[in-house]
Amino acid sequence: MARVTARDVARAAGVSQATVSFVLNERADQSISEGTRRAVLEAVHRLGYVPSGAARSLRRGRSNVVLCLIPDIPVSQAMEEFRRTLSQVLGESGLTCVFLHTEGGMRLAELWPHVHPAVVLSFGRLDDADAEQIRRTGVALVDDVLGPNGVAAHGLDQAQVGDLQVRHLAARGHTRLGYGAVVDPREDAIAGQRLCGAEEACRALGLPAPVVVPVDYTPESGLEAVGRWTAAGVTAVAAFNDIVALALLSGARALGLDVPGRLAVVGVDDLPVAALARPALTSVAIHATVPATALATLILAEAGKPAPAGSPPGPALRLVVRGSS
Amino acid sequence: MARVTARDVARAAGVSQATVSFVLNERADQSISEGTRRAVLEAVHRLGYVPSGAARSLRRGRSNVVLCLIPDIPVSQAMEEFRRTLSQVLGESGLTCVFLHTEGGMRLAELWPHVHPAVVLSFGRLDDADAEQIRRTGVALVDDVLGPNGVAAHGLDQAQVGDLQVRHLAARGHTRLGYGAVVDPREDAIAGQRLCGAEEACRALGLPAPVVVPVDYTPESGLEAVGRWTAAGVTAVAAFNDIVALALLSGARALGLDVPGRLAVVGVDDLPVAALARPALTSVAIHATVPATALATLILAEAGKPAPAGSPPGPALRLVVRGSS
DNA sequence: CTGAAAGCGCTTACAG
DNA sequence: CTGAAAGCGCTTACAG
Repeated sequence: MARVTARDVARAAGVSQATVSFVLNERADQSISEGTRRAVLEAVHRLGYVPSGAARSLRRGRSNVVLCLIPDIPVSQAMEEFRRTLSQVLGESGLTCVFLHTEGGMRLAELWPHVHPAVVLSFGRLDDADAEQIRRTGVALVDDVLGPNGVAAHGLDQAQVGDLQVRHLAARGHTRLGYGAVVDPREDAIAGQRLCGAEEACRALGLPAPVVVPVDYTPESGLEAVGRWTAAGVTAVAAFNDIVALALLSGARALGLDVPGRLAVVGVDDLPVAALARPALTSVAIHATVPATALATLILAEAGKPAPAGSPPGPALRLVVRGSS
Repeated sequence: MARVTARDVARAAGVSQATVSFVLNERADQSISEGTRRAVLEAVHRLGYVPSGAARSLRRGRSNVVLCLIPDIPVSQAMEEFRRTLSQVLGESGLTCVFLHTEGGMRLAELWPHVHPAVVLSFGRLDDADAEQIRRTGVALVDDVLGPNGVAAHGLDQAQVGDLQVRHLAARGHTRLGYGAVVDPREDAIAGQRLCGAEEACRALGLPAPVVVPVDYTPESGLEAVGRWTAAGVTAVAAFNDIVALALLSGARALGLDVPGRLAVVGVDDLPVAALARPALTSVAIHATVPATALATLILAEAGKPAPAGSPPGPALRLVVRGSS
């Protein structure tokens, strides 16, 4: 069966193809009578007409696709929530959010001109050359979404995570703090910011800088880290995330060190397992819908679309206090 | 700056536009001299020419996009690995793998004709009406990728997961088994298959059917489930995934029940936290690259492309035995 | 191999 | 409002 085109709709509605286009694009500069409008929409519905994205993109020189470039970053519930919210908010404004995994030798320069995206959204940091090339063709680019620069605009400063952890521990009376950093280099973009936030908070509170120890997700690593902190007189640790925190709990258990009596621990992400640990893990929960909505609003502005009617987002972070601190 | 087109390349290389197209599409039915071929490729490179996806799609009536429809399923490392592998293998064969989140009122009927995909890949189960409509236009459709039907073709039968768990516990001498099912309805597609595999394995081994108890990710739920199993004489439990398993460990701990002495537990996913639990959790690790590569091969066949040169994938599942069983 | 041309389905000036 | 037409950039018969 042949594809239904605007021509077919025009014929069925007894109008010209131009009128169909005007109605479908809701062009304010054309005066279309209500009757005509309804006839067109009725024909569209009856025939099951869907405009060809390819033809429209070709003609306009630009699609309604938001091309989201995802580097090799670890999965997380927060990131997934971020993507879904972004998809939904942009989708409601007529932009199709498309995710592309960019590792594995994909050449960016060969990709984006092929797609004619309305906006390119890079979760990682783009090559300067790539970024320059994209901008030069007038395609809106939001670079380094997860990085420290675009941060304020997106409603979630990862530094706030570290800040929140440190202030919580300080409020509990701890003065000598540790920071459980992560080894995985794929986390670097976010990890650096969280640590900065923790260090800055210590400074602001007049505490010595936290003793930073890298931890991977093994019991041995947790054990070693806890040993180093106790030797340094550290009584409380902010961990990069819940898994690091759980490795620390494992280490403390192996050393027979009471948590939170001898060592308090606070994680990030509030994973389901946080509540299952012993002691249950205090954690910073991230509501990714907040920065995602903020970012979507920014993108809509870049694309020249009206802002979404979204409800006002609440706070992006929430401290969930449990037994480990 | 205006876009570089095939016309520009033709002029620069001193050939016709048709020749440019022939060279770029490597058409075997045209005899192109090596010199001409090189001249064209050189001009392409020099001008930074990238074919317009929109124009090509419009002309061909079909793009090189594989439209992957993702319903609201929980994140997991395995699923992420699945997506990345799929993207990479298909990408190497010239298909662009694009992921779309389909919850939130997105109307599928309005989407796919817009995109002109080469293949539609639905991770969830499609409406019969939608599926029929897609197939009718001749667009290749792989439906219900995560479901039980397409399974064999994709190299990973989720039932094997349950089977592996049960056989491991039986080999440890357990005869009265429990199954820790999950409450989250978003897991239903996969959960049903794993449970079936466990039940089938029990049958094959001549054991009574496992006592199925639903568990959510809370300590209370784990506690209650363990209580019910001990009352029923169950000595070993296969859990839907590691989080359920950790909830069970938490319940056993609360009841003072020795693991694995009084209750053996085996999870699925081999999350990093599995090794951090106490006792460390036995788990089934899933290598999603295996089914992803199989699926990619299937898609390439549907799209009429040659199979990838990929290395032969190993086994999709591996049992990681730790202290909990 | 070349060159000229059609046509994919749309949007958009343009003359009426 | 309508109708006829151009043109986005490509692929593909077609005649040479």
